[in-house]
Amino acid sequence: MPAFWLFKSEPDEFGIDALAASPRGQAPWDGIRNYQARNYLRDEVAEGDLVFIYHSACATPGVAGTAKVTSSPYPDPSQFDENSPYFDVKATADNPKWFAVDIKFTARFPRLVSAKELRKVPELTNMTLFRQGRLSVQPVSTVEWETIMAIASGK
DNA sequence: GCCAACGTTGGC
DNA sequence: GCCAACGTTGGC
Repeated sequence: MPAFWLFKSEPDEFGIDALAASPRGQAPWDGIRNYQARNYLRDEVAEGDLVFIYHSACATPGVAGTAKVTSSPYPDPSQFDENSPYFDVKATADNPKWFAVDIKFTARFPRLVSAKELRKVPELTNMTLFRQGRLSVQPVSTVEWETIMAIASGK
């Protein structure tokens, strides 16, 4: 039984379109530098899980589409790369601090489902998205997943 | 661009 | 280990 997640990104950096345009629709989800998000990514996200791609810090924040996790968690290579903005001097190969997974594009919603709209839906008022800001990897319940999928498909 | 919320850093 | 200062996120 796959678990459900919501991954936040800024569409100017790496949004649903960039994912869809990646080779085979697949790309690493890296650069996560928040401990709580890291813990989810390292300890709970698993191959086969399903993910909402959420666009933040943009004109209309909201859920843009879906992706599937196609790898187990692995040490984020950018933490070792001095030229990367995600370089972390304290991370070592023996003791990596940050993790990534690969994800594969599955769908772009016919329209972006805005956070404003979702906030009004009774089934979603307790979503982590609305209870805790600044968390770029967060769990989504089965009910929340199905509710958002139904809204995205026009029901 | 503003600014509230909140995570992180660093002096003590 | 406290907590003030600082930096970042993210909606508006």
